[in-house]
Amino acid sequence: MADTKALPTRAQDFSAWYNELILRAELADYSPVRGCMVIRPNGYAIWEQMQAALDRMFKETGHQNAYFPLFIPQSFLAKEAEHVEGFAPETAVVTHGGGKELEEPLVVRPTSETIIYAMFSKWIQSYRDLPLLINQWCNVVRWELRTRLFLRTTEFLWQEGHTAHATEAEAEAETRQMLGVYRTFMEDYIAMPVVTGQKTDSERFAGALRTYACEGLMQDNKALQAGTSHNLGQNFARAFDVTFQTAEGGLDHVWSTSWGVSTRLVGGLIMTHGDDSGLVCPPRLAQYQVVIVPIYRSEEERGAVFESCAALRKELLANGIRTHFDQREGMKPGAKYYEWETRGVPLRLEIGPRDLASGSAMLARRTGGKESVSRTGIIARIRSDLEKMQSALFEAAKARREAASLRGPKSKQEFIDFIAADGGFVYAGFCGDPAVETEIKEQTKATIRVIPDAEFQTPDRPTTCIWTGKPAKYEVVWAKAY
RNA sequence: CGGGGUGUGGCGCAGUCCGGUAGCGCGCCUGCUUUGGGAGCAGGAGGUCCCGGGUUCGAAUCCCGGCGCCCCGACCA
Repeated sequence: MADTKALPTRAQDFSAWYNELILRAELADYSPVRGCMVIRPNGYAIWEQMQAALDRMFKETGHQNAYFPLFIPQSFLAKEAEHVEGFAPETAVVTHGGGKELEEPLVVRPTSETIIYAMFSKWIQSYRDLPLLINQWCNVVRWELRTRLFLRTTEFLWQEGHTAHATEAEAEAETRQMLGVYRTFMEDYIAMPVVTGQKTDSERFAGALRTYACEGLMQDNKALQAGTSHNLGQNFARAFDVTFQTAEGGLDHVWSTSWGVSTRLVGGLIMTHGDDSGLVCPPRLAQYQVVIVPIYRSEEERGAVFESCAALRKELLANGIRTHFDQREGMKPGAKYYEWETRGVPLRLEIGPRDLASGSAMLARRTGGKESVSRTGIIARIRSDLEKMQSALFEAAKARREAASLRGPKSKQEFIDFIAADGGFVYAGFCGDPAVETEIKEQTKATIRVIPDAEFQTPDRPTTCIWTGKPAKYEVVWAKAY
């Protein structure tokens, strides 16, 4: 553990707080390779929990997992014009293999559309082969100029779904469905409220018809794009010649989609719930939901306490509660409390001689509060506390986001002032002119996060553009973003 | 790529101005005493001072040239 005892506070320096928290909680570490990170067991465990939940949701919606190669022939990337323009500058390219220069350089995948559609063109012949619903869990590489642990690393882990459909309507429905799956996951598991909606052209995925996204608001009031879902239209199908015979006997290009979330979500979890003591992990994604800390003086006490703790751990595990019994000796209970708090464990049970005598345990919540609870019925109590904490974290995050949202600024100046004062989301009318979008970004550093979906729109829709005063094409959400 | 900072035991740093052969805190190991909110004492292990040149009797320290990393911006999940 680090020598200094207190973490920098969020108010002092959010960025330093974030980096230091990750190192102290041993979620990740800097690697010998610039821009890359090592995900340590405590951080990887969170990712594994995320994967398990998402994977189940993907399968419930009919998708199958597959795996495509890390290397993509460089020429593949060039087949879709917008795509190559968007990704070529940030690819890593392998030029040598086995000591010889390769005839054609291989790109380390920044995303797998190209190689996947090359394969889809072989697999799809008929409308009977559709829809084709594929997902893969893998790593990708994007040569980013500036990196941050979990939020933007040169190599990152993610899942990318790729589907092919017979009609435009089906592709659009799939794109929307997966955006919804992401939203459900972010709300129900990460306890991170998000605003969903469509991206403007400037933030649309390279090669997509339309891009939809989930946008979270972090504690420093900066937005985090947490997941995207793209309707690719027939763009990639045309580039890779993915055609199928229709029921009527004609030939058509498939309509496809792609969607992804990454290890960035771990960063979103940290910045949504972490406090000045360290990580606060939502119970449903915690590696350990409960940690048991034994307290004793003599050898006799130690024996009895350990026996009791071990039995309790077994009981909790048997009831599906992820539990760790901290058996380390020579470390005082207080030191263990601080450590598990830094790591974000939701509940802590302290068991000592007094508790054995009274048939109880001290139950401490990561979000505050500590009391003695009877061993009888402790399972139900813990289950209930975990559920309450899960929903309380979501409600608190949602309240924080709403408090940091400004709907319908009365003037351009109010908009500017709000963003400059570290405001959060601003809902305002926009004329739709890309040049205005660019100008606002240059002057305020805020960007359009999304054109919000109906449920997020302001009931009293703005009619004029906040910047130009011209008629508003639609309401958009502005914020500074990661 | 621009601006700023920084490279010295595992980690955090002092020492650099003014050259004399490396020190502090934490961590680690051993032992004893401890254990209900970050334990104490005693003993101990561990360093090519980022790299390469140069000056000098002598360089962590001065000179020249590289490199790494972090932070802030432009690009992005």
